[in-house]
Amino acid sequence: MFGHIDPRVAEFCPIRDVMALASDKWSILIILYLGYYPILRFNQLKKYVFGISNKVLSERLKNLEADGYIVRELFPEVPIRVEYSLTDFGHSYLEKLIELTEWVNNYSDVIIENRKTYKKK
Amino acid sequence: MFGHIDPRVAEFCPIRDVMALASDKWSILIILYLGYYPILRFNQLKKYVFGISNKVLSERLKNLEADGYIVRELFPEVPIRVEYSLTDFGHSYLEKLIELTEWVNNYSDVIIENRKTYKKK
DNA sequence: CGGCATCCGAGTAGATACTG
DNA sequence: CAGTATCTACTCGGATGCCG
Repeated sequence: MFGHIDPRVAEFCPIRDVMALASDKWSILIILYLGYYPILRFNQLKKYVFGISNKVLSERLKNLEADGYIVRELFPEVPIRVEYSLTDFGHSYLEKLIELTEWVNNYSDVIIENRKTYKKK
Repeated sequence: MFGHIDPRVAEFCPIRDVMALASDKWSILIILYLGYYPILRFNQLKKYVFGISNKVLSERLKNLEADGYIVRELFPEVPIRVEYSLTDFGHSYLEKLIELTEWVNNYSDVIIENRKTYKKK
């Protein structure tokens, strides 16, 4: 219909639930980093995803793994090594995220300017 | 670079801030509904965006207006009438959101299935 | 190294009542 | 009708310490 999705559909399908994770700010950054660096370990991710805590990072990783965006591979060495990477499914989502962030990158100046103008009123 | 955006950019630009609003679950639904029904009043939005409270709805509307996604037009009739609609900028973002939700719609079954499989482990 | 358990504080959402 | 005000409840994030 006019190229518009009917948002009413959203109420009757798990889209909200799925989007809640998929559009989470930390999850987005994790996926973007795994798109850029194909394989990352826990502490590497923690360094790149600046400001994230252990707790939140491990929570998000677990959820992203549960939903099938990423895989977790454990190497039982000493010290232990764990590698995270995107699944094919995750790559598919990554493409969408990249488009979204490119849009935001292109327009963030506009938004900042809008906010200033709005405050003046 | 391989068609991948460098997520490190995200740390030095307001992308996180912008995304926080733009990717908020309620904001997404508001924008999608305004894409589907070009003009909506406060209580219409409240009905469509099922489950949202007065407080959160008015907060999101104010923020979306401040960032330039929507416009608020007040008609000083009795009873008062207020109409919300997308700006050109909002329509531009709507396109991205539609792509994203279509992706989610197409793959939500996969995700649900992934979750089930994950739990069994 | 890669987490998990615990605790705590802040912010956020929801319900309700009220007003121009 | 379109919000605001208020209060409560609760989730969520951050910090810390510990353990395999």
